[in-house]
Amino acid sequence: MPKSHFPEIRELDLFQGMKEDHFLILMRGSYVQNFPPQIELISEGDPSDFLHIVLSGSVDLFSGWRGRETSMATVTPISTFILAATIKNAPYLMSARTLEKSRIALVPSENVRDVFEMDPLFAQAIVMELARCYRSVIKSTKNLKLRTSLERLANYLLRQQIRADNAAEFDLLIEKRRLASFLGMTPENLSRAFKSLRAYGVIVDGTRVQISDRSDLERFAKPCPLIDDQSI
Amino acid sequence: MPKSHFPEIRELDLFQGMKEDHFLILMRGSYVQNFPPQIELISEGDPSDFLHIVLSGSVDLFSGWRGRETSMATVTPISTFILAATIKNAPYLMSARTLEKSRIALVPSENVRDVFEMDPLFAQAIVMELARCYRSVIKSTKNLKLRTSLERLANYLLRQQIRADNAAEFDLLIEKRRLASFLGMTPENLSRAFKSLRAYGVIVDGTRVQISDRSDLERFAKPCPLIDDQSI
DNA sequence: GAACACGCTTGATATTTATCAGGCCTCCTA
DNA sequence: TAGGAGGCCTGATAAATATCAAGCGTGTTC
Repeated sequence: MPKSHFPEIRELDLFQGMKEDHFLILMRGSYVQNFPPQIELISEGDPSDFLHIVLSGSVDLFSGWRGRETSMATVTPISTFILAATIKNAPYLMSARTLEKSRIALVPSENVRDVFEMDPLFAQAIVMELARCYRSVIKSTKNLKLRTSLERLANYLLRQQIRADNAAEFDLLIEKRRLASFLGMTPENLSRAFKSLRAYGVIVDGTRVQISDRSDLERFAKPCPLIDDQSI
Repeated sequence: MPKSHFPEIRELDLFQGMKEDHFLILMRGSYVQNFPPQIELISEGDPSDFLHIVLSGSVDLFSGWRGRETSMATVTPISTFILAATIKNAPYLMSARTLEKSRIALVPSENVRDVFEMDPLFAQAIVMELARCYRSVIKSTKNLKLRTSLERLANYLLRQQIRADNAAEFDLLIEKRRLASFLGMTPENLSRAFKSLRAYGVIVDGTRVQISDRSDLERFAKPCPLIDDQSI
């Protein structure tokens, strides 16, 4: 497939530095598809046939066990998901569903493994990406084990404020029930947690969040780079 | 340093396939040191000067926040730790301390990054190792978010039984207070959890665990490969 | 516009988990 | 051998979190 069909994919950090003919091998048999919201793209346990790349929209990674379900992460453009399963040729550990209308590129896992073996710069880029993902999950585990649900919410809001260029007011990017699941709590508990944070200047109306005094909230949340900083 | 000083290191999966002269570059400035128990080898936040390799003994990886502390993993021979921080040249996300008398090899992080860029097979091995670590942390997060502490303990015991070649009786390899922290609970709660599992044939005496009927415990624990299987 | 679905909220209650305090036992040391 | 420290256990209590059951509001559909 000619790369002009989805040129944005070439911009991915993962594909920088790799030889053009290797990139073309990678793209062989790849395709882009538009999905409506709430479509399950992959199910945990399935063999990893394709590396997925979110070009637009967003995708929820989630897992289940015995009828319970939990949201693990949200993937936004432009990033890949299930890279580790692809490389290891192992079953997916998480399921994925579109949160909104999304455009997804699908690259045959076999291509990724083939090119990974022939292109050292691609292998290096994969190392960097996997190291980033690994550290991100470690931070998330620390967040879960070291903080109460109220502290997790407070720090989540502080991180979201940074994403929103430190605006005093911003919108939640995911619905509250999913946020609750992501933070490891029930929707009811999240609702009450928002109310508790009013004591630290957090005002919530629908998806709109206003942080009247960041330093006030920080005094409670005690954010810490080794948990909250996305860039290290 | 001649490799004969610690030949076992050459057997690491991570170093298979790499060129001998690259291995020698890696070992330049490396050394092995014996540590008594309870020595803090690295502290979270420190710059990643050395890749650590546990040759004998065992090492606890842990993290803290606001006076709280949690055990993240135990590293046993022969494995590396803090590979991701080394590769990214980023600060450690976890601290490490010896659990017992341990022999640790220290390889300058800079060497690792240098050789990683010149030896494609080394880069590939690092990819495999990071993918394994990433998936292992994902499983651990699923375990934490989807299961109660009692379920986590039950599944932990089932996994330990497999490690002990399915013996009906085996010893806990870490002390209970650390096991509690690893499982995300308090020592008191762990003690009560062991008592609760008596209903499913688990008998504990000191470090000795007896599982009288594995299938009985499995009916409660509902182990699942996508969380509990170490090899996928 | 009425009816409905759905997500969110709230209150009451139950369960899970943590904290605190005390006691037991073992191991180490003076 | 007598303390003493530390890990472990137990009971009582407190805090955190989940569950259950309404109700509210908004947006959609017919």
